[in-house]
Amino acid sequence: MLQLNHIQNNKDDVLVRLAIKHFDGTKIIDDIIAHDTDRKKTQAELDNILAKLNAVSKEIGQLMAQKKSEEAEAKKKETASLKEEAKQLEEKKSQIEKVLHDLLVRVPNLPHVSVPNGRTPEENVVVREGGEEPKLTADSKPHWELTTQYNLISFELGNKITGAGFPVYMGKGAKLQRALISFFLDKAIAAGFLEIQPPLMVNADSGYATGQLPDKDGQMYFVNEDGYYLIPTAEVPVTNIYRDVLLKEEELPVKMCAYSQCFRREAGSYGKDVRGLNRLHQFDKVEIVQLEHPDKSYATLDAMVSHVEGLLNALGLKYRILRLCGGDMSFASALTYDFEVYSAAQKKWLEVSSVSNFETFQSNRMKLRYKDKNGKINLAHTLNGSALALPRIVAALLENYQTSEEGIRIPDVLRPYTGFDWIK
RNA sequence: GGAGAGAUGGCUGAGCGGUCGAUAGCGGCGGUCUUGAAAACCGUUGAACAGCAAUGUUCCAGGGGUUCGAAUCCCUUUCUCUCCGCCA
Repeated sequence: MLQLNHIQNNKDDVLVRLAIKHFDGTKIIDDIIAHDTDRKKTQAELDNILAKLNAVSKEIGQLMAQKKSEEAEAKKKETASLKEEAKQLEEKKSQIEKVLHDLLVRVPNLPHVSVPNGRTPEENVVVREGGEEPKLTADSKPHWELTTQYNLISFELGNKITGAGFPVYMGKGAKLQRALISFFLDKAIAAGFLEIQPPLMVNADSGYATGQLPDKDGQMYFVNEDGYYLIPTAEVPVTNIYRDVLLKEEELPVKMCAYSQCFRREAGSYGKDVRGLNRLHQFDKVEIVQLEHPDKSYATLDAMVSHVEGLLNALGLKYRILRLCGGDMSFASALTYDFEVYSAAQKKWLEVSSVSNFETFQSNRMKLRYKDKNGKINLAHTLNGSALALPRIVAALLENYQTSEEGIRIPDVLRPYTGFDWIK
């Protein structure tokens, strides 16, 4: 959520920046400014009335104490009209505030100045590439054939038990999942992130705080009975640990990591890139979350990018890092780097991580603040990134490490976790 | 699921219709003393909105009500604790 003062004082700049995200803010920003001005005016009027009312009440109290009950009764009559006025102003104020909030919550975050202009994924900017493309034999297969051949994953069983997009992992396929999760968590912990095991369902307040609601309503699974949402990412519960928290400056940065299953309805994306592990409704991910001082958040973003890059290097995958253009960025983000790994058998890039700085967008919604050395209270910055999401990593590992005779090789760094060197 | 008790500032905990944004202790910050530290002593110490400021308004779990006036009374929701039941 953007800060009202910032909108009031930088209207033109806000509109220009929103346009980079292809969001036409002309009408809604004017609306917000008008409502905010009205809010202030109403608040001032109400404060005035209440001040009078408080003064009269105090007088009555004093008169009563002096046993001058007749004078007190006379004073009481004075309050009637004031009370009526106050009531009306209060109703007006809460009405304005409700409208204002509903408007504010629909405005996306402003992109950072370095965000490239562009509308489609093709216009994202490649920051750098790394890793080697494997040399596969002519008979190499896509992962959805390998998983069947080696009995690692059954998409059919998932279909039977639940529906499309809920695979069943078996044997070495299941073990590989656990190995990756442990490997990613250990790396995050070694980098100073505190491991968290969060709830997999959150309430609406949490959904609003990190920006999934109301923007992504309909993309999350909803548990009707209790009004809970299945988390689309551990970012939601983990960041919300610090909802309504006032930190001391020296407590920053806060670094947390979490493994969780993630649930996404992916409504509207049927038919495209959904084969095998490419797009699932339930998947595993290790997430890193960081709360940071505003002056340091972009250095921290770079550090988080390096951390993710280190994981891909360790796994020996060919990857590239993209700076997302305005049109491809998420609602809440100010700057996002996407990581893609190259799937040699599918001959395409698969997105495996997204690392973003949200600046104060989330912290403003969730009142996550810190008190600086001068006692002044400021909003902290929030950042998060996948480190990493499993399914497409698994897809790339299976495809890129396949051989024609011996089976699929396990990268060296994972062998202590899997307990086996080959999938045969 | 049933029965009872409770929710107050960073923490503990008083207040139970008016001068209460709230007593006290701990913690935090500043100071005196000290070579330094501890102890002791003194001072200070919640947040939001409006305002250059003075100041005003609001907040004692959330929402509603009674009253000239509510942390205090009533209703309601949520959560916590104790006991019973059920159960991984």
